[in-house]
Amino acid sequence: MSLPKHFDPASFENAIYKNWEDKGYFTPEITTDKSPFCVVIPPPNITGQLHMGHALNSTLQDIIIRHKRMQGFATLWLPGTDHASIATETKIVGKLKEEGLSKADVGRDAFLERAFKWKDQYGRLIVDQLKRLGSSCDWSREAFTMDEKCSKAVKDAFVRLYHKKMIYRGKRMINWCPCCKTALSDAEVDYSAENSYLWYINYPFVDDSGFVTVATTRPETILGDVAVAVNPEDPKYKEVIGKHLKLPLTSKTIPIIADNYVEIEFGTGAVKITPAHDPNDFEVGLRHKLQLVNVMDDAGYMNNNANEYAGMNRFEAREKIVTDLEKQGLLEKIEPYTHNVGHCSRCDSVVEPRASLQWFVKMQALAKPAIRVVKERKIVFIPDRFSNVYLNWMNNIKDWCISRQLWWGHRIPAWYCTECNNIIVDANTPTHCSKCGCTNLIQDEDVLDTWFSSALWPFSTLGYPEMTADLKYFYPTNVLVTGYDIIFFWVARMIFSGIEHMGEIPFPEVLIHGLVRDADGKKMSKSAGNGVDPIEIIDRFGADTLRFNICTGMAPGADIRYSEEKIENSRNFLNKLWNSARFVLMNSENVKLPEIGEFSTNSADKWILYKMNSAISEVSINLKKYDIGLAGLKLYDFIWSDFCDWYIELCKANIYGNDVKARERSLAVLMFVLKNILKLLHPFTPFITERIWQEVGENRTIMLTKYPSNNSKFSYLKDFKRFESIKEIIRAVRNIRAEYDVAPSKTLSLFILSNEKIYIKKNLQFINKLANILNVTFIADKGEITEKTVGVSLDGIELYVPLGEIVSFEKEITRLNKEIQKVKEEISRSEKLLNTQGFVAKAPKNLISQETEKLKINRELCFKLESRVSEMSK
RNA sequence: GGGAGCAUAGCUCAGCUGGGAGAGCGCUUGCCUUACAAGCAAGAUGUCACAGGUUCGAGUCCUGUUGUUCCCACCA
Repeated sequence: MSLPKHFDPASFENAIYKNWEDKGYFTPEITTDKSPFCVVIPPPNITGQLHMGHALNSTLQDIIIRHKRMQGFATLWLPGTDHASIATETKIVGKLKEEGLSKADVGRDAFLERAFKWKDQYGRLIVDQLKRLGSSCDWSREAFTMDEKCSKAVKDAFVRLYHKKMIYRGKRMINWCPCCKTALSDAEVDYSAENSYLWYINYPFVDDSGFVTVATTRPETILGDVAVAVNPEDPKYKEVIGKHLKLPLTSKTIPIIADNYVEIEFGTGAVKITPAHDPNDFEVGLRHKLQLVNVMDDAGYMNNNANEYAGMNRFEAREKIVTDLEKQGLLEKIEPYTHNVGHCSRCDSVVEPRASLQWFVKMQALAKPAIRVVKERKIVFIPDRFSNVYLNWMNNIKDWCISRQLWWGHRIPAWYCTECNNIIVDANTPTHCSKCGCTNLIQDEDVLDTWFSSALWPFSTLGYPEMTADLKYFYPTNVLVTGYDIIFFWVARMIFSGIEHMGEIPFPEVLIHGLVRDADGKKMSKSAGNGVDPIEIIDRFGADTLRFNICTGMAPGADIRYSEEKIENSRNFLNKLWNSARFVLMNSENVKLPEIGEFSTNSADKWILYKMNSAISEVSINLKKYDIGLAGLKLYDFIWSDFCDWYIELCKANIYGNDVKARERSLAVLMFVLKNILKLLHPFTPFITERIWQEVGENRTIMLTKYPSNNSKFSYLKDFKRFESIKEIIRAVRNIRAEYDVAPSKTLSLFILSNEKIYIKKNLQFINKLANILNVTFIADKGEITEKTVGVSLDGIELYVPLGEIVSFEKEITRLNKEIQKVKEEISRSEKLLNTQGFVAKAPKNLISQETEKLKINRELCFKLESRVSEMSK
């Protein structure tokens, strides 16, 4: 036996992982003999380091995958990384800046070279970190969203959608980040409430017959105004519709138009219309055929349309314009105002709504079937409430802006003919214009939204657009595991993309988990500095400890708090398991153990086998429901409370006894249960179970053994219940010791009065060992005892412990009265229940008989206790 | 403005389809019992947020209230 006394995960985890990987255990065999089971990993960003969120996400997937693998499925967990277009580009731009360089300085090719180098460096890092967690991914199939396979899928998908007229190019309102200098999708904008002002500005009539006051939160866009709008029903302004106003700070005149979009009640009821800088105004502009006047450049600086303000950044311009308006007496008033301002989810800059020429995916037709599959429950979210979140988003979806003014990503496969303006969209680089035949073609400069490629992930990684063996066998995948924060970004887009390109949903189940928060419940983030590095935890406590801690006792979809106290508990649990294995191994060294079934098991054996069988049922039920936290908790209880605290202790009676056969049998059952425990726990804590398995197992790896399933052979319900009374006796004696301060090392005698004499006699060894009893005398009547004793009554059993002079009648009477009080409360509860007509009429029969039985027992008990008190009081 | 989650022991949280309130940590007491002091044994601790309702029976289902967290929308 070579297990050291303390569980030291660092001494074996890496070697075990390497062995699994070298042996190819993670790679499934594609065969018709087995059913496929496939999970694709949510690809982590190559910019990223492993954080607690990844640790949770990967642990859940690994538990599912390892469980299925042990159940005999051809199991594929497909790993990979995401190029994370904007996130990575931001980092590389930042690095260039440190060197005093800009994107333009290095040029596109050199920039991409740097980016790929970055990917090689950091992409490896996160993969190594996933391995440290024990993730049983098939690394031979590792994918990257920009590798050849995935890039081909992206081009193919784009071209298909374009030819189906589901992708178009057009000038639309988009969110623009002036810092990243690119368009963003709606999902990439975060809104936060900010304290600002409503500026009330007077726009004079051209004939100087007064003015119209408008309220705005964005005075700097005034130079882009092309109209003032009022509600056609608004009596205040009915007269002035069609008249013209002087646009302050300019020599322009603009019309007053009528549009239903204007709320009569809000502000002054008159709105400045700036179609180039506001999504609603843009719509108004379309309806009224207004001009687009863009007053800002792509970096958020005022352009030549802004006259003397040109060159100022948007915030300076705002201040200057307000000051100038005030000087001219056109500023009516300023009111404090709180409103939501959009920020770039990458760099946190204030985004600009901007009319710009971009590529879009038409969403209406794609959303329809994606809504249907969830409504019809062909795809279910776990927990179910997230399907509403999804449906709500899908139902209100707008066209998806997919072009990004970036370099790092999939370049849009569109070429423009400089001769005839023809647009050619093709997966292969065209040599000449399909319309005019010339060769003057320029490829679109932009790349695609990173989520466009992630949307294809469940099939691009399996070989799409080719119908490969992998794609045929593993698509659709079985379950997707991800956090609720990327339902919109990713899950939704995979669903409509899968349906569109594959003609089939990408997965029937989506397991949603929460966020990992810090001990105070705050979201972990790099900027807040409250992040916990999982690798550091693995170094200190081991991967198993982290895995077990992070996924037990949590409810599906709920956020979890990380704290070091909890980590220690998990470590202690695994140490407990470790030592229980040491106990079994130590004692069975050089012992030839008989097989279970070759001998008749004793009462304690039947008890633990029944308990084990129940644990197996509970674990498999909960794993099936993906209630992984509950499954882990059940195992924890079974292993610690039942196996270690009771069964191992019970076995010591035989192990340290003289009966060699009994000793061997006990050890055989111990070993049998231990092996099952290791298998049950393996998906949760793969390393420690494998390490112990190397000492006890007959197969080379526990990974490929069969997962335990419920065995009706062990459904010893009756034996289980009977043995519980033996445990009760032991507990009662221990309790008396504690109350009377009798040292555990002091042996005691015991009188037992019971109808179950034969059964108890058969199991005396356990009572003797665990309650430290030297001799037991069975009596038929209390009168047979001549010594001073302390008595306890259990269900059908009376115990008397002679304690000589320590026994204090006074103390004993107090104790008994307390006991009587409790029993009486129970009696009245039962009576009340059984006297309720409705209960007797409607409650299930077994419940009624159970309650009747309880009442009977408690009445007897009460009688006994009371007579003992009166006897003592004499 | 719309929607969702949460509210259970001092703290952090479990509690499945309604049928006598649980864990870990902390606390009290006693134990170095030849697997484990990262341990063992015995304990104490709860108007299950509040108010109604359904039911023979509600922590669990329904309605409302309060507090709290989050998501979506974005009327200048």
